Amino acid sequence: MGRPSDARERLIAAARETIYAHSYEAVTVDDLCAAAHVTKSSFYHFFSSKQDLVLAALESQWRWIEAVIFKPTFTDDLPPQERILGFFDLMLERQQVQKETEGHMRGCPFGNLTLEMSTQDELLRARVEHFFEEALKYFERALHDAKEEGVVPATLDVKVTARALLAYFEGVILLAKGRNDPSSMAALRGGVFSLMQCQNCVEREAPQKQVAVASVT
Amino acid sequence: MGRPSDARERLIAAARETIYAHSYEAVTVDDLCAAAHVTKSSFYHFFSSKQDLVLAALESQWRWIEAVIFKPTFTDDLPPQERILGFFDLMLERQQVQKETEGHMRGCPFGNLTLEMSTQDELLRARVEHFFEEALKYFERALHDAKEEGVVPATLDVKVTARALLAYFEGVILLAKGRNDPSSMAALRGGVFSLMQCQNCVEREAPQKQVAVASVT
DNA sequence: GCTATTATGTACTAAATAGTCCACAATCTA
DNA sequence: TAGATTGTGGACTATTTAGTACATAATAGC
Repeated sequence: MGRPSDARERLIAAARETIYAHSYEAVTVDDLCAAAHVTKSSFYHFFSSKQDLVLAALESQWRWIEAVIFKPTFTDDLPPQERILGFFDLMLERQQVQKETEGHMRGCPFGNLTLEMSTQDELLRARVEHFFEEALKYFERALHDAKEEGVVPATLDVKVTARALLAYFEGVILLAKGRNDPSSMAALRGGVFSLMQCQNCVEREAPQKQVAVASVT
Repeated sequence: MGRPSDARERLIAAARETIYAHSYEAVTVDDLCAAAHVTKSSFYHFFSSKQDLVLAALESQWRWIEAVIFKPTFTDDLPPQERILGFFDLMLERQQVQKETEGHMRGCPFGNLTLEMSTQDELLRARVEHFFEEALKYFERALHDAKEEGVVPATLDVKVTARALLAYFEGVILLAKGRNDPSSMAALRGGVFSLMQCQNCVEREAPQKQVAVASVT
């Protein structure tokens, strides 16, 4: 079936990396081609426009985040409240690595794109919205379990609280990015318990992992 | 002192409006000139670059928001928890008006700029950060009063909780913008009480004001 | 090895963009 | 009303940008 190529995958990887590091509008087609070591003709061979590429990159980004963040964090092995807190801590940790390696914390790729593009591109908006809905499912499941185990009030509205938690995460990351200071997120961990109305949850210490600076995107 | 002009003010107004409606990178110098009915020579007469203009526009934006949102909302006339809830409701109301008049809710101008530009422009980042700090003062004062009045626990950390609340607002608006659905914010009002750990606060109904569609920016 | 299929290099266009230049217009102050 | 001061119109440049055209290169399957 003709000449093989991984240019498509390289372009997707370049889009994820470059747009996450800068922004949608700041990155040009030429930038993406350069980052992927691909010529314009190859770009337009695989994608019809920047939007087209970014839609594919979003799918890729979500699959990656789901595999690396959500699946490991929201595991049935842990008590539900620990899953949610673990998510918070993992986000914080990744932002710290970014700050150390790049000089800037980049925040949440979906949050970034949402605020920049929701009013500009209906397709992108709808696509990102879809991944937020996917993320919510993980929170909803954890809250459902928490309810069954009695660690949160039986009256708690799972769907609403899941959204509240996701909103809180996005907001915490937003403020931290505005300071370029991921460590300022740590003080806000407790808000997770408050939003869950989890009275008995112990305010566990954040894990002080030795961060491996080299090996993370 | 020479020829008078309001081109400077028109440019600032145009920058506020246009960049809020779209994004920093999506708006060109030509766009700003056109929106302000000003030629390029006038633009560069008053400002050295787009960044320069936007820095001035940010000051203007904050002064306006402080006068129109914060000062009226965080008034000593109201119980402290009502001030914070009033802020939430006013934000929601303004987003609804935007949606009805423009077709899109625009979110928070500072939040938008933070996520788009914090990694790209250190001056802008620092400036927006400063206005977030200003906003925090209003929350801190309300929480301080709430503590004195005993509506929140005496152990509550005022500074941390103020940040948590601001983060929550930003996150709620972010998710709503991602749905282009301001009314979806309403269900998340209760999170404000949770974050304040305000046990006795009544879950008051959101005010159903008849929104005057015409007269709001 | 031949051929259909798929990918890439080079060169190109048209439009958009930031920013400059300078003559001149409008107004203030004396 | 003269002259200094300040703002504006409009044309201009150099660069960047998205997107196209087409010949040619590389491979798969036969």
